[in-house]
Amino acid sequence: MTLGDNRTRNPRGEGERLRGEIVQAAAALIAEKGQEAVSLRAIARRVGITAPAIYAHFADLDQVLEAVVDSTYDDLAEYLRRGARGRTESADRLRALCRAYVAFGREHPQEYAILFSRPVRLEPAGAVKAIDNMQGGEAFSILLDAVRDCTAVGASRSTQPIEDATAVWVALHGFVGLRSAIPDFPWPPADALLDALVDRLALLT
Amino acid sequence: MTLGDNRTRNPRGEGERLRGEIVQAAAALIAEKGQEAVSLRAIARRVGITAPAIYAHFADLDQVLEAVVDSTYDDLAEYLRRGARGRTESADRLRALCRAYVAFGREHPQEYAILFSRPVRLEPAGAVKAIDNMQGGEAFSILLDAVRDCTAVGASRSTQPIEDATAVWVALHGFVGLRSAIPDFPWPPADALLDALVDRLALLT
DNA sequence: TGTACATCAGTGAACGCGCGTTCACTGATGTAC
DNA sequence: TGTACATCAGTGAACGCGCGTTCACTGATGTAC
Repeated sequence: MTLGDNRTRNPRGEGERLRGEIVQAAAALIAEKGQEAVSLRAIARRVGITAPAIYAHFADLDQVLEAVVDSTYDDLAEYLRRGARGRTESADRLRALCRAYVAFGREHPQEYAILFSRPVRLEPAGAVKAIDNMQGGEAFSILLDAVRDCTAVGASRSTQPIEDATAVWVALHGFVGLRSAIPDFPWPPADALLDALVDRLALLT
Repeated sequence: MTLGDNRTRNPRGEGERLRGEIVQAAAALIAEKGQEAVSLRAIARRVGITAPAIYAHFADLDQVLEAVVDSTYDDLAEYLRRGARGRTESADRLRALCRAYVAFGREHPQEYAILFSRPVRLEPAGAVKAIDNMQGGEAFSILLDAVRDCTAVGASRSTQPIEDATAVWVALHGFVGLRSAIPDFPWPPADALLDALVDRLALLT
């Protein structure tokens, strides 16, 4: 294994560092070449280790992807926070959050896609979770709080913030997904469409 | 090749029949096991032929998937037509179409997913197409006509039917996608959410 | 009416590839005595 | 203070697998003479 080999073996007790490098490498592969390009061997090549070394940190490829998803949800939440920073007026803040959400999807289409493209479970089976325990719960909570603020100051007529925040999320997700899946569609101007979605679904006044 | 072998070789001049069988087999694999399960060899096994025989009809796997997508869009359009059949009142008809769209997505999650999960083109490059020439253009047109009908009879306040039909489509797509991607989410009742999306985005009165 | 032949609808063997996973191992480094 | 040893952080070879793709081929059948 001499592949440019900038890497030096981690000192004792710090083997955990490799875990982070593996997740980063997987995320970078997804961003650059899409989910199909990710394999244990491809990750190992990128990190500068051999494939079996990954087993010390993850049981299989799927667990690596799970970690990438967690990290990407964190990135998304941070993106939303930055997008709304400095916005004090409630409706303005909500719109800024939505623009940030869509911007994240456009700027990181492959990372965004992996958040929602894990294998479809055909058996529902799993119990419904509380929002806070969910992957993506933080991002959704940011959106929900913004909708609640709008109702509190009378900027929204919403009487069911959770339902309406969900409606907004659904629309944002659809916007991001359709836009990158069908770029050939004669899309109306993005800002106008986005404003219509948010204003109407969050019942802004 | 003796795999139960119900198949008999097509008579001369009818080799084209195999084309249809290949597309059907690929669609069935997607429906049952998801997109990852599709390969030229898997398709061939299912049809009861050998893999190289596929090359007489398709240049590669991607062209087979393209044909599956076309066929699935046709199914979706048919689903919409059936869902709206007999609905004469405009708003009622639009809502029925939207319910049918969502039902298609729920009942055929893997087929629905493949419509929009083709590799993300990183270079936009392609020219924007007219709606009628697009994949999925028929399904979208059905939706658009229903929105137009609503405005014509005063059931909608929309002044921009294309933009508003697009907004509805975006929301429906997001609904289908998120629901199957995150079944654990504490979803509000599906009907109420769907009605809110349609009524608000299509500006129904 | 009979037969040679071209064509059609595939077959079957073979290739090289990247993959996940196993296994025995190595060599540096901290620690107990 | 020196040294044996355990542990840690990986390596490297090997396996079997399914895949896409190529190539020469086969055998039934319609057609020209």
